[in-house]
Amino acid sequence: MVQIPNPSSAPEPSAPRSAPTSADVARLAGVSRATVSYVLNNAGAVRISEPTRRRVHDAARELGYVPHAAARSLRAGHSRTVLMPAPSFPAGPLYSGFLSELQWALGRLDYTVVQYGSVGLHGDEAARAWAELRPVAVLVPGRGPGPRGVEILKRSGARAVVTLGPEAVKGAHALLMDHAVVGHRAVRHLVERGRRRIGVVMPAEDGLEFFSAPRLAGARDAVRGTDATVTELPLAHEERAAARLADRWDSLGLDAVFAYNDEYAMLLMRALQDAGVRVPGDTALIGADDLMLGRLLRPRLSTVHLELPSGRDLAALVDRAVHDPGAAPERREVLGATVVHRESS
Amino acid sequence: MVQIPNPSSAPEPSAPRSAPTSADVARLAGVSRATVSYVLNNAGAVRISEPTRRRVHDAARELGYVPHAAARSLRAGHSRTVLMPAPSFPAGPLYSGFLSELQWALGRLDYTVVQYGSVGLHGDEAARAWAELRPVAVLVPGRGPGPRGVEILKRSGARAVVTLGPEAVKGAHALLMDHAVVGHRAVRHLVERGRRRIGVVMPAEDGLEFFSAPRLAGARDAVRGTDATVTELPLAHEERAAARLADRWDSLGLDAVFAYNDEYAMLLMRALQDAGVRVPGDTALIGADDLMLGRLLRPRLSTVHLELPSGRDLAALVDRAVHDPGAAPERREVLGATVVHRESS
DNA sequence: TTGAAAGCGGTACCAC
DNA sequence: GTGGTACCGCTTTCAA
Repeated sequence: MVQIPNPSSAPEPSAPRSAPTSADVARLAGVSRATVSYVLNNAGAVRISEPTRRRVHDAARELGYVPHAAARSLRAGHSRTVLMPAPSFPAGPLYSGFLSELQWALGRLDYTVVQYGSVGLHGDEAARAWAELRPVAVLVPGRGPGPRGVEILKRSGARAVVTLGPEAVKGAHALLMDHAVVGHRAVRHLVERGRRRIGVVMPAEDGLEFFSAPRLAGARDAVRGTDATVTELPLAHEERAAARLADRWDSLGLDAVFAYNDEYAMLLMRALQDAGVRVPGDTALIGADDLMLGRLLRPRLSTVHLELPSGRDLAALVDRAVHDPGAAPERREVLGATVVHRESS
Repeated sequence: MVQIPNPSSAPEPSAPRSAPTSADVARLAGVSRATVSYVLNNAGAVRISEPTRRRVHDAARELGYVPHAAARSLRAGHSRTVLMPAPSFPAGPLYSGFLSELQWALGRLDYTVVQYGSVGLHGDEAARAWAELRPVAVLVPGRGPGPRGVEILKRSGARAVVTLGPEAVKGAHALLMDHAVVGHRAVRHLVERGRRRIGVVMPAEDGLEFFSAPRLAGARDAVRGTDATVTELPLAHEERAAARLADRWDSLGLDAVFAYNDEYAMLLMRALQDAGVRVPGDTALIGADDLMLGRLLRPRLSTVHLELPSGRDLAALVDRAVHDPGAAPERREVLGATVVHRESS
C-alpha cells in the first residue's frame, strides 16, 4: 500500500510559520481559550475536570506551546523582571560572583533577572530604554541614572530602583559603595607604617575612572593632616608602560605605592623588581581587591580586601521594596574594606 | 490664607499610580492615539502637520511617556531582542571582552542584547523560559540546548539559534569552540620539547568541567602514538591544595604540566618553587588563556593563546541568520589556539 | 491630515 | 465545569 504524504500529518519538516497560541491549543483540545488558561496556570479558583486537563496538556505538548511573556505581562499590568544594565566596566571575579549570587537569590524569590546591554546610551535616554521593558525593579551598578531617570522609571511602573554606586540618587534606594574607602584604607596603612611619599596608580584604561577617581580621592583624604604626600601615577595595563614607569622611579622619590588594584600592583611589582627597586625595602606596595594572585607573588602582596553586599541581602531588599514601593528609600553603606597586610608593605 | 492641598494641582509628590499610555498623550494633545503613534514613530508614510507634531511631543514629554515594549512587540509580531543565557561558568576577561564587543556590534545593527539569568533551569525547561520572551535570536554559550530545545525556540519565533560550544546542535548555527584544541596544543608543545610524563591539572571547582574535560581530552589525544603519558591532577584553586600537590610531587614522577589555565598555572608554579621543584628545569609548566599575569611571573609562563570569534563577526552572522532563517545552519570552528612559548616550558 | 477600529496573545470576570 | 468576552497598550489599515 502506497503511503501518500499527508501535509497535516507531517508538520515537522517545514516549520510552522508562526508560534502556536493558546487559541491553537484550545482548538486542538476542543475547549475554549479560557479553559486553556485555567489549566495551564493551575488556577485554584476554578475546577477543571481531569479529562479536560489532560486534553489541554496533551494539545499544548503536541503543539510545543509556549506562552507569550509580553502578552501575559501586558494583560497582567506587571512583570517580575528585574532589570540590570550590563556594567560598563570590565567585570572582575568580584562582580561576577556577586552577580551570580544575586541572580540565584532573586530567582528563588521568583524574579527573573535580565541584564540589558545598554551600549552607548546615557542618562535619561538609558533610563527610558530600560523603562520600555516595564521591569518591576531596576538595579543599577556603577554610575546610576539621575533623579529624572529614576522618576522616569518609577512613572513607568518600576516599583524599586536601586543604585549600587558612590552616591545616592533621589527617589532610589542606594547601596553606597564609595571606593574612596579603599584608597583611604590602603594609604592610611602605608602612612602608619612610616611611609611618606606615596604614589597612587591610576589606570589609563577607559571605564575605570569610575573606580580609580574615588580611590584616589580616598588616598588624598588619608594623608590630610599628615606630612605625607600623594602623587598620581598614570599607568596602562601593559608591561612596557610599567617598565617605563619603573625606569624613572628614582626620580620620583616615592617610598610607597597604592596600585589601584592587585593586577596593576603585580604589573608594577615585577617592573620595579626588574629595575632593581626592592619591595618593600625601597618602596612599599599595596594593591586592592584581594585577588588570589596577590597571595602568590614574592613578596606576597598586601592588599585591601573588599566586602560586597551579599546577593541574598540585596535580593531581600529588592523584594521588600517591591512589596512596599512607598517606603522611604534605604540608604546604606555596604562596601567593607580592610587591609590585608602581607609582605609587600 | 490656609493652603488647601489640591490633589490635581500637585501631581509631582505622589507618583501617579500607573504609567501614562499613548492614550493619555493623545488626550493631553487633543488628538487621536493613531496620530500619537505616527508622530512618535516618525512614520514616513503619513504626513502630520508641524503644530500637531509639536503638541504631541510636548504632551509626551510632560507626561514622561515611555512606550510599552511588550505591547509594541505584541502588536508587531516580533522584537529585536537577542537573548543570551547568562553563562554558568565564571566569566573571565576573555569572555567579558567578547561579550561587550558583541553587545556593541549587535547594538549597531539595532538589536537589543539581553542576558537572561537562567538559574537552575535545565534543558528544554530553560529553552521554554527563553522562548517566552520571543527573542528574534538566541545565542547560547557553553552547553547549549538539545535539538528539542532548538525546535522549541524556533517554533516560538526565534529566527536564529546560535550555539557557542563544543558541539553542533541540529537546527542551530554552531560556532564550534572545542577546547580540546587547547589541551592538544599545550601537550604537543611539551612533548615536542622532550617531556614525557605529563600532568594535566583539573580544577576541582564546579562549573569548569565544561572546559576542563575537553582540554584533558585534547591532552590525551596529543600523546597518542607517542611514548608520553598523561596524568590527571585534581586541584582546587587555593594555596593549601597546591602545596599538598607540590609536596607529593617527586612521587608523581612528572616532568611537565599543563595547568588548565594561567591562574592554576600560577598557583602551581608558586607551590612547586616553594617545594624546591625547579621550573622548567625539573618540571616544565604551561598554562592557557594568555592572561597578563603569566607574563609577569618568574619564569615567564608559557601559555596557549586563545582566539575567540570577533563580536562583529558573530553579530553579522546573527543578522544574516535573522534575515534568512531558512538558510542551512552554519557550522564553523572558531577557536584559535596557539602556543606562546615563554620561559616556563 | 486625522480618526475609528481591528487585533496581537493572554487572563479573569461573569454567565450559563 | 466551561465558554463568552472585555480588556492590557500599541500599530496600522481604511475612511473620512
